[in-house]
Amino acid sequence: MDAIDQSILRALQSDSSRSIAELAEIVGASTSSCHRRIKSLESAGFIAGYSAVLDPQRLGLKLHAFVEITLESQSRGAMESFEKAVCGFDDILECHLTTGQADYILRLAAHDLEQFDRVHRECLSLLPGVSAMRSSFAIRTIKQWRGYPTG
Amino acid sequence: MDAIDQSILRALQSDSSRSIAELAEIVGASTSSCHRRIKSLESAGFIAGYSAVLDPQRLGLKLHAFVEITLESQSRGAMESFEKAVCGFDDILECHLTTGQADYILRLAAHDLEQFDRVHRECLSLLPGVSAMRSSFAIRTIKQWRGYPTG
DNA sequence: ATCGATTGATCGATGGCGTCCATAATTTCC
DNA sequence: GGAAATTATGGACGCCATCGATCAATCGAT
Repeated sequence: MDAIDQSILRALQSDSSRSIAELAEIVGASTSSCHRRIKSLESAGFIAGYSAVLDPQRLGLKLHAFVEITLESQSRGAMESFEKAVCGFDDILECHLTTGQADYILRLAAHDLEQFDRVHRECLSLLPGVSAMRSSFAIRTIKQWRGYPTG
Repeated sequence: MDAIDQSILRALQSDSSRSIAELAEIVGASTSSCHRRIKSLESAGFIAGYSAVLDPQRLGLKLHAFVEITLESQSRGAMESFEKAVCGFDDILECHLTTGQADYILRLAAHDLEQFDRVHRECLSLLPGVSAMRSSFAIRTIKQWRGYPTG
């Protein structure tokens, strides 16, 4: 994991459709060296995979929401059934068990308020064992997630 | 945007390294049709790009944090200088202006508590105009973000 | 029935990917 | 310090996937 590897990771995070030749020029290495480094970064597990980045706006997902959820009970059973239910809903993009006020933080995407209301009724309100729920909508994205810092 | 396009988007979100032939088989279309559809999804803006998915654990980023921030003033100037400062820090992965209790929600990644403390001192505490800050750490990820729902 | 759009098959050309080998650099051991 | 061993590097080449184009067939709507 030297500077060139980090540079490769950074470049691949921002655009993985580049050819190895382009990449090699960017990071300042030969194509074969670059190729080998990529393969070893893959097999070492630094690169988990490759993915297309979709535009949520273009998909009509104009509403992003964060929901903090507190459970009535932190018993193992309550948590497990809550988590299982969460995983079953496609509209819940993300879910983390957290420290702090709430127990869980969810992240949702929806087309509009109307659909969010539907998600709320058909999904959030069906989650078991919830005692409190606090939603925040994203009004504007200041900084978009575009990969992890590489060091 | 029919069922096949949605299927292509889903497949490309989960793994964009597949060949067109593989993809065509998955979605049940011919290679040429699949190729055409991908190109048109790209030029229509549904696909914003392609990216390597890194493993944060493997990069040593074992700590994920959500930070809610309330500003002292919601004046235009205060918000602009806050947002500008946020964009300058690599450790802040994401930042959204939100409705609800707080004004902003940030998302951070760090190697460990020690580094988070450093980020806290050298980054969070330098953000201008902050009146309150509430951090939550992700203890465990229940559901990992792996792309948007397509339909 | 007709027109337009989409499909699937095929082909050719380009260019990227992966492998090879010889060389250079680094480490290891005496 | 020097030689051997191991590893990393860079250039070259063959194979294959991608890409754009073409064309007949099919589907769908008016």
